[in-house]
Amino acid sequence: MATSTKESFFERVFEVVRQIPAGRVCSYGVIAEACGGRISARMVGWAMNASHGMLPPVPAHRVVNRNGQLTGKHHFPTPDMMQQLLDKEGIKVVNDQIIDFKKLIWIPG
DNA sequence: ACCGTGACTGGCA
DNA sequence: ATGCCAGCCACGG
Repeated sequence: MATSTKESFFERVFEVVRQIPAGRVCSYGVIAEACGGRISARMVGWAMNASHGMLPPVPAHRVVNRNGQLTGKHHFPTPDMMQQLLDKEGIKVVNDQIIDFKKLIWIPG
């Protein structure tokens, strides 16, 4: 990835995730489709795994599964960090579940 | 070049 | 309502 003649699909995913406004969340499937719809939701989660330590930082905490559940919180530096960040943005999370997720869901475009 | 793995999703029993 | 199966693409070994 050093040559960077062609950017990895990760960068594309990161860019979409960075477009998510604070106080809003997005699902993996939506991001996958926003990337061009040529990748599956699994690839998004996998890309998130590479987002750790990325600059600019990727708001992966705003990315949750289709159920609004913080499935990937275990991948953060600390499992509590994801909920703390969401709560700080005004998003209420209980039992790893986003409250009013249906209203907080944001879709590119 | 082949196989396994992965922070998901949707459909069917 | 809940649980299991299969599909999906990309990357590392």
